[in-house]
Parts: sequence; C-alpha cells; structure tokens
Amino acid sequence: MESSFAIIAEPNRRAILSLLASSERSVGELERRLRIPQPSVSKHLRVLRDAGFVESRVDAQRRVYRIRPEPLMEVDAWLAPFRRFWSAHVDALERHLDRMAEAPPKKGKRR
Amino acid sequence: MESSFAIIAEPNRRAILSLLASSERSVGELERRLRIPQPSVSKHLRVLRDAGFVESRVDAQRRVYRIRPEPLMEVDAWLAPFRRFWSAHVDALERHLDRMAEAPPKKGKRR
DNA sequence: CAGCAATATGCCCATGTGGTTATATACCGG
DNA sequence: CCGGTATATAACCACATGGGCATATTGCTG
Repeated sequence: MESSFAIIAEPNRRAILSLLASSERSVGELERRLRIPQPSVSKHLRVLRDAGFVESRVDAQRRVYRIRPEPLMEVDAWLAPFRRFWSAHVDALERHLDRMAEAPPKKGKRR
Repeated sequence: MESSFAIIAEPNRRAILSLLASSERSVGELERRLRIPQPSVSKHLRVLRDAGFVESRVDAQRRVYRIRPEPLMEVDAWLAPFRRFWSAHVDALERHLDRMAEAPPKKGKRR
C-alpha cells in the first residue's frame, strides 16, 4: 500500500475519515455509524494509521482515533496545478455531480 | 472502477494527468515522456476518459488528450472538511514529505 | 481471578486490475 | 493501393486487497 491516493481510494476508509473530520471517535462508534463489521473497521484503521492519516488514543478499553492532516495535505498539494482549470467557473462541479447521479456508469462510451 | 479516487490511485495515471495539466499531448508524447509502453498508456487513457478526467481530439493519426476538470473538482470538494486541520500550520506538509523521503515504508509501526 | 467488553489479528478466498505481448484498426504519404 | 505510423483492443497472467469468520489480546469490573 503506497501512496496516500491509494489509501483514500477505498470508500469505507473515506467514510471513516469523513466521520473523524467532525470529531474523534472510538472503533465502536465507527462500527455502528457505518454499519461495517468490526474486524473490517479495525483493518481499515490499521491501514489509515500506518499511512499516517489517523492516530489513536487509549481510553480504557476503547481506542479513540483522530485525524492527522499531513497525508491529506499531500493530496491537496497535488491538486494545486489543476485548480487553474476551475478557479474560474465554480459551478461546473455541481453540473458534473448531477450528471453522475442520473447517468448509470456506462462502459465503452466513445467520444 | 468506480470513484474518481480510485482512478487517481494509480501512479501512472497521476503522471499522465500531471503532464496534461501543463498542456494537451498526444499518446506518443506521453509514451516517450513517461517511458511507459504504448498499450499501457492507451489503457490508462481509456480509464481516464471513461471516468471523465480527459477528453480527446483527433489530429490526423494522433489523438490529442486534454484535461477535463470535473472529477478532480470532486476530489477537491471532498477535501474541504479537512482543510480546517491545516489552514493554520502550513509547513506541516513540508515536514511530512521530508519524513516520507527518509523513512523506508515501515510495516507494523506502533504509535 | 472470572467474565465480559472492546479491539486487533490471522487465515482463506473471490475479485479486480495493471503489465505484457500480439494483433487489429485508422490514417497518412507516395 | 501500399507501406508505415499512430493508437486501440484482446487475451492472458500474477498479484494485491477487501470481505468474512474465527480467535487472540487487552483492560475493566465485581
């Protein structure tokens, strides 16, 4: 598992990070909120921790996880050269997301 | 291949996008610049196009590819809730990247 | 110390994906 | 029309990874 990009390619991991963005949480909380089996949560947290996305604090039997910003900063930095493409027209994203919503993921669409 | 995040998880695809960020390029150009076999470049371009990251223009036998911003905007938008973690201390990224550079990707590092 | 709660690990399997090689297709110049 | 160039597609394989289940570990409480 290499880059920060590969880490956040996993939907459940992104969900975990998004939850931790608002506040730190224990494994059990994440498990309940996301409806993901506990071993799976622990596995993803392990990956996230090894990659530096989160760190844990011990609270009795609980392990409380919180965000570490550095790897996400890295992603943010990579995006920089592309921002010039949209810094102007801000609502293109909205249109794009709308299109994603309706369009069933087509294959082999020629252009 | 689902999310935009999965698409940019691949290093060669990120390299292609980074090259296209500065200007549009033909398949051959990408092949030479990146030292990647041609079928591989075409495959990645196919994935990128299907996911909306690039579009192509025909120039004689050449296909010239250029960036389409929407999927990257999506990634940028996902990052928004995390920005509060680093909008203050800007140089944490630099320290992080330094650490990445020296530290050989260790396994099982406890915290 | 027993027993329970919370979390981490190990193992196995199914699946997806990138690399590679060979081949097909498209377009050009002569 | 031919040969060559540029790109796309197909078929195959090796490998990593996420899910699921069972089990190990750790710490609290009575």
